[in-house]
Amino acid sequence: MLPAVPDKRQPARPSRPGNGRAKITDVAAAAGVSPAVVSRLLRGDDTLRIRDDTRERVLAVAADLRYTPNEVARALRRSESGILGMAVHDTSNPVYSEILTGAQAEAAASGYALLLADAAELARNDAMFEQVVRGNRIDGLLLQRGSGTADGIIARIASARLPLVLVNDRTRGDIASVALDDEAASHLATRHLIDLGHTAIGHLKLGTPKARSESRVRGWRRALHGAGLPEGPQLRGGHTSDEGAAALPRLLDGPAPPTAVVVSNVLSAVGAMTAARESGLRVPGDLSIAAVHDVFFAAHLSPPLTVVRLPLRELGRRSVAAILRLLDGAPVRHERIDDPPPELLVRGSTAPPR
Amino acid sequence: MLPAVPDKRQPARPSRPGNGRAKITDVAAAAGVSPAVVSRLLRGDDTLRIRDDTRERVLAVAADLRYTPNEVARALRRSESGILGMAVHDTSNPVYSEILTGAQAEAAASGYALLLADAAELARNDAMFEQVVRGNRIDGLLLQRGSGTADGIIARIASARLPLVLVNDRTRGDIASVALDDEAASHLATRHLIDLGHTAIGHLKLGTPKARSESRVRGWRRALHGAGLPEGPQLRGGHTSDEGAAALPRLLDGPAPPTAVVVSNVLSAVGAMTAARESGLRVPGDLSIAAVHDVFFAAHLSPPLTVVRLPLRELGRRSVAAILRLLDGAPVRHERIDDPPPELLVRGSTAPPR
DNA sequence: GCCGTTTGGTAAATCGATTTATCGATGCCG
DNA sequence: CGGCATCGATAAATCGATTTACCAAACGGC
Repeated sequence: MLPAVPDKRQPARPSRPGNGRAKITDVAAAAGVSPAVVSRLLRGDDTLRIRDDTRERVLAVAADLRYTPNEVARALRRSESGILGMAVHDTSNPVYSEILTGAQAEAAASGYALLLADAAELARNDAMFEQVVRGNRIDGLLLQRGSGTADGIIARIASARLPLVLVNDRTRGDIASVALDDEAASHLATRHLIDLGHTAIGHLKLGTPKARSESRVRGWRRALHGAGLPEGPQLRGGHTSDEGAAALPRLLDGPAPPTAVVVSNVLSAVGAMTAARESGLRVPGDLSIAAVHDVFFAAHLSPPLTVVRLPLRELGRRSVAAILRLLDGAPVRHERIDDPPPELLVRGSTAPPR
Repeated sequence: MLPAVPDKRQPARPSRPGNGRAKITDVAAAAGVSPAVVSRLLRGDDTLRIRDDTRERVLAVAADLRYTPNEVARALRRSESGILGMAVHDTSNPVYSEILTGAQAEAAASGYALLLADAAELARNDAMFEQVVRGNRIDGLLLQRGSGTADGIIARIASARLPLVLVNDRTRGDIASVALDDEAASHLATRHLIDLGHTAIGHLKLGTPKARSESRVRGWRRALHGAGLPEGPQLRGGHTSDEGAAALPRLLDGPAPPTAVVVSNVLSAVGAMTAARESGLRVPGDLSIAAVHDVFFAAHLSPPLTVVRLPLRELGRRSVAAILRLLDGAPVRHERIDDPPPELLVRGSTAPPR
């Protein structure tokens, strides 16, 4: 019989030929240097003084062993994970997934990865909040709440001292934000309807009935005032097709029904258009509809939808850029994107009133 | 002058009242126990024997200090990050973002987070590949390549020994996969056109011209053969509206142009529909179009698009479930989702031939 | 030939949690 | 009262990389 084995653990084979993953100590051992040299060389530490032949030898061994640093160990040591959190209100909404696509692209270009979270889930699920926000997994968070998640989440994240950028949301002055020029977009859409000759122009907005300060409401109101027109009815139209469909009839229900509507979100505009048709109105014959945000299918709807295009991908990109600056110690800023300015795309859903 | 300070580091205040984040040693010290107790208690180690008053005290201190474990340290020690990678071909494509939404929901429900990557970028960018696939950041990867990314990436990931699930892609028998019943869907759409009386039915497929084995091609062909009809023309229609628009004219260009087309992807169907109209054909008068995959706006197009709905979110959910099983040591499987079976939604883009 | 500097590295602490082996103090049994 | 369990913990190794402080050897200047 064998004598009692004092140590049941595997005897730790010194080098594994491709079996497990090579560690920095494996590289160091194989190259005959200390791990410090390997780390400092591979990270480009410019205070490292090293002979050329040693350098080549270490690099060759690292390549040979297909050494890739363990990012988790790096993250622990450096207190920096190289991961950014992105909390989105509704990933399946094409408007928001467009933002996500831009953010993903910019993050990848900067060597960061994106950890995806659902904004509502983050607000609701405490275990998830702890893990994502307070678990040191991410270096910063992009929060795109839509208008679907209560304000409290912002304070909770802020109090966890996690660098935070609000995406198209300027709820709090002390938190960095990147936003589109929604007001200009809404103004442009409204102005278009005014130019067509409409005088009774309603608005389907995103937020709650009392949210009078929404930027898109402001743009609409400013255009009306500028033309000396009265404010038409305004109502919540939400973010989705169904919400838009439900809201439109109520908007037209009043004593002086509008002949044109500005809709804050292209998805609810789709619903509104369908609802109009179902209640016997023709678009644009009886009702003109103009929406904020272009999505690829808007041009293929029946009728094609007149929209104002805003640079959604750019919003994603700039949001990532903003949080990276924040991580570099830059001060909190509020950024508005007006480089590709809002662009009116006149299609078939708007026409002069009869 | 002050004497030379031997140590420039902060003297490491033993407990920080809410300043930095509390560590497990802070909790242990404050509760008068060792870190081991805190860890084992909080993780529910059932071999831990602890007095009730000690338990209460530790829990109280942990709550008081708002202790949240550092997930990075946990991940390093346990060699498990609690993060799943999700590589998607095109996040802004609503079909794929629907899968993503389902995956995100299931991951969150299982206590996992999702790390997002672009499939093409992963294949192209070596630094990103190393970091994401070989950096121990993720416990497994869901790969949804669409047909836009070469096969090589699968082998590369597999050889990194990262648990992998292919999403709607059965390219390799030795890699786990979860797929929709695309063939049945395509068959259903084709059958619908046959039932309407069409006898010349073309097909716009996803992949390359030579990809004759695609499941949707098979469904289309099987339906035609079953009805004793000849195979109409088939051509690549891609994943996007533009690709579909470019392909349609060429499909109709032959000697016996089809009176109906099955399109493998709803987005290219939108493009095809627009292209048809632009070349003077009426849909469905002159050309019927049926597509695979439902997206919310299909019903609002002009004309509303006839589609076969497949459970895309469920695909995302089941893919996550599949990789979690793999992590639990379950064997590689190929799963087909046919629980909510493919459903034909007849709308306005299909009609009997003239 | 002595001392200071540069070269080319290394040793060791550290990040924060997990986990296994161990251990002192009681309790219990006969 | 002696010996053995059981209770209620703890010490210390470990995960893999980074980084600071330090150091031996070679070199250079006078």
